[in-house]
This record gives sequence, structure tokens and C-alpha cells, in this order.
Amino acid sequence: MPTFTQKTLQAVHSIPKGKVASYGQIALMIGVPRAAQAVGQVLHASDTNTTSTAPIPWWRVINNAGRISTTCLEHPAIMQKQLLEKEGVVVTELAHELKVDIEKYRYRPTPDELSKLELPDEYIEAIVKKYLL
DNA sequence: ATAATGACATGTT
DNA sequence: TAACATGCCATTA
Repeated sequence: MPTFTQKTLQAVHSIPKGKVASYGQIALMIGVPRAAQAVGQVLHASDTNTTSTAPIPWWRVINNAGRISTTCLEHPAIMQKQLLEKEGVVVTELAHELKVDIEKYRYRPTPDELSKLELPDEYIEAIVKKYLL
């Protein structure tokens, strides 16, 4: 049985280059609807952790308001902005905040990808309703 | 076992 | 809009 951390990293890996997802979206996709904050914790930890072999595309995860919300000193918001722009995601700076048009770049899983998540119908429905409309 | 800690989300002022 | 308050959850000490 995969741990929350493992499932989180796997889900983040599934975000295509040039796309983004919210913390809450990732949480829902791994079957733990309200663990958005915990997802952030995992990314923060895995990011500073040098033992992980596969690099995690942590920069593709932002909050649901479309704002870059990192506070990490080693990997600050400005770095996330650069990484995103390198993938073609437009990041605008407005009132000391780095923002992304999240609905424009949001990763929208295909029905096929959704089925692979093997989630209860209830969660699938939630994903569709919240993010795929 | 318990409590503190966040790269969150949502509703209310 | 923005600030504040509340709810939630895995991880860590």
C-alpha cells in the first residue's frame, strides 16, 4: 500500500510539462480530498531531500488562486516563476505576487487517465465537477 | 500518544 | 480586494 507521500509524488509527476495543478487538485487525485496542505508539506520535504533520485516537477504545483505560494529559501518563488516560464507558462507579477492563469494552464486528466487513478466514483465526480467543467 | 507545523482551501468580514 | 478565521491532514518532534 503506497504511502501518502509516494502517491503525492506520483501524481505530481503526472502533470504534463507546460501545465499546472493546484495542491488541492493533487490531493483529490490521490484520494485524500482535503489534504492540500499536506501535499505542500510533501513537496517541501522532498524538495530539500537529496536522496530522491527522480527530480520532482514541484514547480507545476501552485495554489488554487493561481498564486505561487512557496516560501522555501532554497527554491524561492522567483525560481518557480523561471521554471514555469521555461515551459511556456506565463507568470505575471502583480502586487508582490506571482500569478498564473491557472484555468488556462491547469492539467485536466483525460477520462482514460482518470480511470487509472482507480478512485471511488464519488471522487471522480468531484474532480470532473471542480476541474473539468 | 500528543502536539506543533505548514509551498492549502474556503467562507466570512 | 484583502485580511481574518476555521477546518483539514500527513508528517515530524
